[in-house]
Amino acid sequence: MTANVDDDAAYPDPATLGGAPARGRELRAQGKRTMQRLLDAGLAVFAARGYHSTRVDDIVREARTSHGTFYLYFANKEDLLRALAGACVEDLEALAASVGRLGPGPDGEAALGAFLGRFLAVYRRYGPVIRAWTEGQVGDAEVDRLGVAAFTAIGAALAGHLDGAIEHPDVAVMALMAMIERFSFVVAASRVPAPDDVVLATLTRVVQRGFFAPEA
Amino acid sequence: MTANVDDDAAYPDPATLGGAPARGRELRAQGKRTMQRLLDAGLAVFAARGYHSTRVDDIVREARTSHGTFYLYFANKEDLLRALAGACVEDLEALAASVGRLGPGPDGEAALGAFLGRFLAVYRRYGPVIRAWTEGQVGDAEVDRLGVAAFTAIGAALAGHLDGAIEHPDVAVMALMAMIERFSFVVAASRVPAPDDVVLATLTRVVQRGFFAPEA
Amino acid sequence: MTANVDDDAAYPDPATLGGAPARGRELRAQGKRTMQRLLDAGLAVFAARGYHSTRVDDIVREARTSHGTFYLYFANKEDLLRALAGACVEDLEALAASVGRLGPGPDGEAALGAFLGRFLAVYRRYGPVIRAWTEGQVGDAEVDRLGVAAFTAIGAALAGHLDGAIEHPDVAVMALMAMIERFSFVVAASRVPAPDDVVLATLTRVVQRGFFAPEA
Amino acid sequence: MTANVDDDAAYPDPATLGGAPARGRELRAQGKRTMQRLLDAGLAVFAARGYHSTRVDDIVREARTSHGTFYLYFANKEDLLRALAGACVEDLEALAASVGRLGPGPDGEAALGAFLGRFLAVYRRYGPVIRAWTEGQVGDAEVDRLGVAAFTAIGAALAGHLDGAIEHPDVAVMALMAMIERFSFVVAASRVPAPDDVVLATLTRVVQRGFFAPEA
DNA sequence: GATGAATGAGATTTCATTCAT
DNA sequence: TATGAATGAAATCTCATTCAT
Repeated sequence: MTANVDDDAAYPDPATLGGAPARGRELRAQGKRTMQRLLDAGLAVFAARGYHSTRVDDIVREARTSHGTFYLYFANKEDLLRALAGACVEDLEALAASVGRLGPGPDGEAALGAFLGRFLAVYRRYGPVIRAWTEGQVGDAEVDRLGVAAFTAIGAALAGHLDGAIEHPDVAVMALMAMIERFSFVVAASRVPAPDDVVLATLTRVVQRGFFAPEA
Repeated sequence: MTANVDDDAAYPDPATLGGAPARGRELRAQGKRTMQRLLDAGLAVFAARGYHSTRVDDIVREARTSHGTFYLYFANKEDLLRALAGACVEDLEALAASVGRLGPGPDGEAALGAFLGRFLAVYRRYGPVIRAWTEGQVGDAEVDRLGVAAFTAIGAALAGHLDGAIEHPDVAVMALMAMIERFSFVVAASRVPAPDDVVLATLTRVVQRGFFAPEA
Repeated sequence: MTANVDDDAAYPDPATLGGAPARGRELRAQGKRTMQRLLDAGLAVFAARGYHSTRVDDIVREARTSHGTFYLYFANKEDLLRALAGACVEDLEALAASVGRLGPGPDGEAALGAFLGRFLAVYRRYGPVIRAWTEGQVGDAEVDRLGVAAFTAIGAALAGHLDGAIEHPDVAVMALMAMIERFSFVVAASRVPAPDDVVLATLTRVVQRGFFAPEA
Repeated sequence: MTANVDDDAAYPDPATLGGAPARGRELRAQGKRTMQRLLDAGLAVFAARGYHSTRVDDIVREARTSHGTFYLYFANKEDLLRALAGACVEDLEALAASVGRLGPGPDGEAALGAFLGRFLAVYRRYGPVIRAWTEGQVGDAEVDRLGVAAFTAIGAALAGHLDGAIEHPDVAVMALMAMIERFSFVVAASRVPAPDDVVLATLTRVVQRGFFAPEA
């Protein structure tokens, strides 16, 4: 199973990922489409304005629907975030499962590069959701739990491969995750003036040196 | 000159750092004290609740004053952030100026450790301001400009010392800044379960390996 | 086409005359009714308390609706005034177009009397709007523009008929407009202790003498 | 006694015209100067922004003094208006007393022109006060009383000379006063694009024709 | 299923007035 | 006599949520 980063990809079954109000109802084709539009719109607007500054009004305008309709599918803005977080977590867990044989040498670096590339792809899709998590200002326990679980899974997948010379792998992994997540944000926001392959190669290089290759 | 990270330290002259309304008036001792209280309260509440979730009401309650008084010194919440950003920039520029002889070897690593320690101290004081910047959701051009300037200064100070083997130092420096900034956030939020010296030593270690020491 | 001065008359299409927020949406029957209520309420309260002293709260109370609803249709009090000004201008332009053959003699005086009567009727409906204009303290360019345009149209319609012996018809017309407007205010405020027909006849008489009839 | 329209002229004795708080105290030289400054500032700001839109803050800024000082001399903004109104009334009553022999013929017209010129001068000085009266939105009984008295005096002075052919001199006088007052406003606001002598001659001409000269 | 309309609680902001120095 | 500081009531405006059609 590979991380789903296809832009057109449908979200998982709304029956599980939809917001609270929708979970209790049967959704027909039209309903599913409307829900999709709202999820997509949420992602788009969160990306543009940030989770906090986004108003329900922005979302429904983007989705070309009405306030009434929004509350037919989600209990509130947080509920929409929760649904998106669920979808994101699926991708992140697939990503964690796909971590290859990291370690010293060209093969290890190649595996690292592949992982980082996939992470960036997920970030490009779900950046605002991840940010809302990591900035920890959402205040919803369920959302937080999802985030912690996903990041713990990835952290664990990486920790096992760290260079043995590093004394505190748990701390080092947190630094590594911090770099990956934050740098992805900067890259996704197009603030790095270099082509994607250069960016990725450079990131791979310094991560390999710092965390996986033995020192001189 | 060293970075000012003393918690009790006075802010620079309110005549330059105060909010718009205060800049037009001369302030007596009492007025300066009140302004201080508001700046301190802003920092404290931004830290606790995040910039976006903070209400002016929270700030004046923390500062034990009234709404009316707040608007005597600042045009609005953003104006207060702007004043804090100005103070933060001063610290960051002092920090940039204080970067020692980074490079391979124990001396270089010691200089790096000292720098990272000072950065963390600044972050502990001005974290919420820095986050508001880097998350780029404030929407105030002046605030953005200040942030970009400060981070560029630090980035430039670091870039000169990077290991020559790194092909794209400008990109690498962005990754480095991303790690430092974001990891400081995690540490300042006490989410890293290890004592400060261990945290700092570990961060220093992996940064030294990744960016300043030659590879095996 | 005659000036619309009927108290129960509907306003023109809200799509063009409504406030900024309403212009962006399609309005159903209920929405149009609410908007009407707000326009009527605005006119009534402006008349009773004056534009400046009117609070949005007064208007929504008069219209039996809520603050939230007000801002659904108008951006603010000024925006409501703008909408009313638009409606008023329509009446004033119709009035300008309806000016008859003014001039010396009984026929001319009759035409003048008819015009003044219609002007007074418009004033009775839109007095507060016209006052807000002429007192020039609103500070909204669009409102000012509307007022100037309307008054210029009427002034031009009158200027063509002035007695040729008057040396500076453009200045004289401004004096005439000043008298008509201001006297209408006094009359509409019921400060003239005489029946309407006497008031109108007297005004017509002195205007006829001063501006349209040849001197002895 | 002639109307006082000198711009630098002192107001009458503050002991009688000052605001409520000042009336109870002895004013020394410095106090009188401060009060002058406040009265002048009030007039200037009322003229620029209108009575209603003026804040006490505007006045004290213009007068280069403080809020505290303002309330040392006046109970509130209305009290300041009242003081100005008192001064204005003195000028208007002098004006009423100075009305010459109006009537048909060149002598009458000359007397009328002189009167109108003096009225315009008073308006130029006290325009905002007069407007506050006539717009009747101040809500202070004392101020209203003063205004009514002054205008009644002038009206009475004019009424006695009206052309006998006018059937309702009381109504006609109100129309005349309306024209004079309102046209003065337009002229004082520099909205009439003609030199002062032309403006005055034109106004005199049409008033003479309409109210004082016999018809053809 | 969908939508426009309405609401009201709460946040922001203004400003006349009082107070302490 | 003068002033900067402080206050709080009231006004403006926003927006998540509910409702009627």
